[in-house]
Amino acid sequence: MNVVDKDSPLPMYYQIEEDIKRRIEEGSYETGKPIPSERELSEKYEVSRMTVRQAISNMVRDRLLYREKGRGTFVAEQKFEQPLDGVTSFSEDMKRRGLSPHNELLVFEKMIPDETTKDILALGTEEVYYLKRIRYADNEPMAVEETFIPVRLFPELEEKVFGVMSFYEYIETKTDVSIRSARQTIEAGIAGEDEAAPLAIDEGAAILQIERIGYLTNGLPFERNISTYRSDRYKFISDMYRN
Amino acid sequence: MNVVDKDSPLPMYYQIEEDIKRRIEEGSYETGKPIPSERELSEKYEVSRMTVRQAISNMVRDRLLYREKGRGTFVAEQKFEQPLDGVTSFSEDMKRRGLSPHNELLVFEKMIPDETTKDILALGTEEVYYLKRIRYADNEPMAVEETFIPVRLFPELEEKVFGVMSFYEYIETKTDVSIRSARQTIEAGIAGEDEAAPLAIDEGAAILQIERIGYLTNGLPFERNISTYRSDRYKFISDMYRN
DNA sequence: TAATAAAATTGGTATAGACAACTATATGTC
DNA sequence: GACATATAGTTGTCTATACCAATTTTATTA
Repeated sequence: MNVVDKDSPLPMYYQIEEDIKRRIEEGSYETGKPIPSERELSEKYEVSRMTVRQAISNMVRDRLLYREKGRGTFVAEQKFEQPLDGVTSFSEDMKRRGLSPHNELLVFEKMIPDETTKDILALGTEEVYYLKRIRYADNEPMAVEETFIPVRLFPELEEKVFGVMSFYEYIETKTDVSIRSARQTIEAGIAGEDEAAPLAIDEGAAILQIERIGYLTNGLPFERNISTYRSDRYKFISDMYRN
Repeated sequence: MNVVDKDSPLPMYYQIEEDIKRRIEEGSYETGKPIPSERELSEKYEVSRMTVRQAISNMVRDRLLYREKGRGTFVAEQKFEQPLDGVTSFSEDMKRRGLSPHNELLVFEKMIPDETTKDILALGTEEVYYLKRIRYADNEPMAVEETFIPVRLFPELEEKVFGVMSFYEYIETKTDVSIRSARQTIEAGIAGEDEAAPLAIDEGAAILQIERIGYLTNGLPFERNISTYRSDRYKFISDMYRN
């Protein structure tokens, strides 16, 4: 079995993960049934049992496998083809739904934030970037979005970034910080004049209002995002797991 | 340092986790700052470095710590006192918000499901329990809820269960299956006659409609739940993490 | 003083082995 | 046939060691 290459720069446990995933996909490891025991796998891949365990542990963490002491390790049902359980930007969300996102940037400026935003982002007297955008999917207006971002965290941020890439993509590729989590609050509302016009819906129609506060790995909040979606075109979908 | 007991039935890595958590809580390990290195900890607890690594790996998985190669292991900001990132029943959700839930059971019967429910729950010609309930929090109506549960999965289910405990609690204590995950779809709507009356709101008011499909560990769907919340009293809040 | 090189420190990967706890199967006994 | 018992197989826990890769700190050099 030459599936793992000891001289590869990729760690062996990673190569083993990929091989097990492949076998699950092609059906040689069936859902609900046990995969070979750790000892068998360590012989097959010619690595120590602990290395096999590391591969399996990662896959258990990702819920592809589950272990039962004394019985074996089993393939979990692959329920969610595309996982919908993470923090995503509007652009990423739309792409995942098979739609093409684009923006109309109404406002981009530095400003002193209001009290609420100041509290949420844990700011003193600092400035924030303020963006107001209309979000489109396949050229149909989908949401109106306001975003507040502390200037201190991204002093180099420029308007043109928001044309060419997702803000989240910018953070993860152009800066040395990374996104950890977000808290989202979702409520229903009725469209007033301010919402109806940009979304091309009637006043009195149902709208979905989502406030997201995003946090970096170091725990600092990096954005407050308030989005208003038209409810005839958008449903919020998410996968959750029992703790 | 006698914090870990080698003769305890609790594994040592678990005892070490608890000790590190305690130190984080009491402040001797500060958020954003590094904890002692793995080698130092292995000397301190008098265990091998791999055992310390297992403790730390679990805490990294649970997002209490994060590692940076060459720099150290750091205490993550404790953003979310009470995690809001799991699948919860209405009762659990309300208790977490500090409210007292109770039910008014309008309908409890066995029936042949409609086509949509049949597809979602992957049923043949089987029956489902059908429940319709008004959900109260602190004696105020909060939501109208319909639930479909395959009879085959819980043949012993009785009406009185829904008075005394959460359905999820029933599953986890009285049966040998366990809950794994759920997919939730959230949208905004306008209250019609059917919703306005039981929720004591006006027709035309905003409502939040949540459909939840719950899955067991073995991958089988065990419930379809359609809830209509009054939007003046209820916001859906959830924590999510970046994948 | 500033740039560079070397050393020390840290987490990342991997080995080989040991015993414990648990499950399923085969075996023997009544 | 029913029931206890041994046995083999599985994951769970832990050790002691080794080397690698990334980063920080210290020492050296220009």
